Amino acid sequence: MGENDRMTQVEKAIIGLRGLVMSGEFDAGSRLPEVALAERLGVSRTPLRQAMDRLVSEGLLERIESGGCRVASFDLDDINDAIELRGVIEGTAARLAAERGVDAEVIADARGLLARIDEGISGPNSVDFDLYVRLNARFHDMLAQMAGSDLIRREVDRVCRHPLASPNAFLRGQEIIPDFLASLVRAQGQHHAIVDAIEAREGARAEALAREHARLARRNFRFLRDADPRLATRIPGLSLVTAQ
Amino acid sequence: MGENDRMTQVEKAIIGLRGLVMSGEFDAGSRLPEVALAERLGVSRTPLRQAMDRLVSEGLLERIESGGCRVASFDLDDINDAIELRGVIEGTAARLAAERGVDAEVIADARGLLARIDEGISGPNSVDFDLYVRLNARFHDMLAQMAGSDLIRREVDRVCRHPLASPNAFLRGQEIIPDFLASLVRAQGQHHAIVDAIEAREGARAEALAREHARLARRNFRFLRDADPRLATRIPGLSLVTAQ
DNA sequence: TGGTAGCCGAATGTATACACTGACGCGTAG
DNA sequence: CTACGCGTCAGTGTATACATTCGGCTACCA
Repeated sequence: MGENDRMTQVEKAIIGLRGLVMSGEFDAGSRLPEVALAERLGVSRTPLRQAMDRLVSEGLLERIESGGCRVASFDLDDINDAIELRGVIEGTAARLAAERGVDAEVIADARGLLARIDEGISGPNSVDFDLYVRLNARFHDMLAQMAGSDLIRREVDRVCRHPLASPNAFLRGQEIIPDFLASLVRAQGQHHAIVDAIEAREGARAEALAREHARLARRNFRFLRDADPRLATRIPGLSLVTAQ
Repeated sequence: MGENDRMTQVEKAIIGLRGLVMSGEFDAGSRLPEVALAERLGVSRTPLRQAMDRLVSEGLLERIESGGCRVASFDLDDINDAIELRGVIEGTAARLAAERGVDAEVIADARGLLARIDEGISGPNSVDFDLYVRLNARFHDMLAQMAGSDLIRREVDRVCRHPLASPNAFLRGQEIIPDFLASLVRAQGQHHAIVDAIEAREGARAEALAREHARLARRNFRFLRDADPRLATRIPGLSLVTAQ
């Protein structure tokens, strides 16, 4: 990986540790040993501890009073709250974008992006899943910026990074769900509606739509959870979910 | 300071650095020298850098691409956005509390707290300002917990810690405003209404009230800004505000 | 005289060494 | 046999030492 050279040790530790925790390498609630982890990630303890601070603020780890960190565990309520929060924050971004207005060019960009998603999911019968995931993430990024506020953009990014509430969380693996394509179509319909509302300066509608849009994540999660227990070890983050 | 013994070096650095920055010791946009700061705060560079990470995530500092941190600067839009965000988050806490319901005991506690505030501001003619500030903070803490979600509570705490959007930000110094007491009375009226709405399970109303309640901070800030430029050096955080 | 290249210094990012606290185990006494 | 106390040690929190990079200054050339 050539771009590893430009990656600082802290980023390396953040990405590596996040990947390890999400993959279920450590049981939920287990304490993370710093020295062993540092060696495993190929960094020293200093950047590793910075990475741990970061993951604590993301909610993926919890600090232990007596020292150190443990892997967080989530129940259904936690996930629903995180999804609710994302809906609220993205809803605010959409509302502010509508109220404050955005350049026609930005609207056009968003429409272009949505057109590409339309193509992707209305193909013959095989959906380019990775493409959808990538474009979906980009759409939510665009939404974050449309309010024209750095603070709002940062906050949207934050809640979208939440391991169990990101727009693409639990999207991989959905292939097994029968009407999974219908779910994508529905989500995409909401994307269009949100952009419409922003363009029409309908703040309340944009906010409500974005909130409801986040709710799809609940369905996705429940489907996946009920589908097959064996998936828990294959879907990133699913191993951190406790049985209510 | 007896409890300084139990305070970790990182907390010491966080509190000290936050105080230094808020006091206007450093100009907005100026780079923070680590070695000098560490010596001044009586800690080593390691906990100081952790504190800087924390203040970056709080928005008080900004990371510089080439390395190090600088003091953030805020214009009116930044402050309005931060206040808006707090209103949205606190509004969500209020709405969820109403929708999910809270124990009668908690409602009673909140009422008791509000009664103490009522006493404080309806006294003869002198208002116990520090008392109001403290009880106001406690009320917002209680609100954060009422949703019954750790995630929501943490997020409310986060946005309330934002230097320029906290419920008590720019409250000190308001004594000079003629109808400042009227402003407190109005805020207190909203406190009561929020609790009423939560008790009555009126989620939408609770949310709207909490949002509007945050808007009072805008007025407070504008009053203070227009009042007397000399105050800038005495009100914590005001020195970080640029002239639009 | 202005601009550029190269070097030097300072300050950050990282690694490592040290200190101290909390936990586990072993031994002894009741 | 159990319970309490002490000692050891693993592991975190903190300090310091090292390396690397960025910025600034000077000197030289056009």
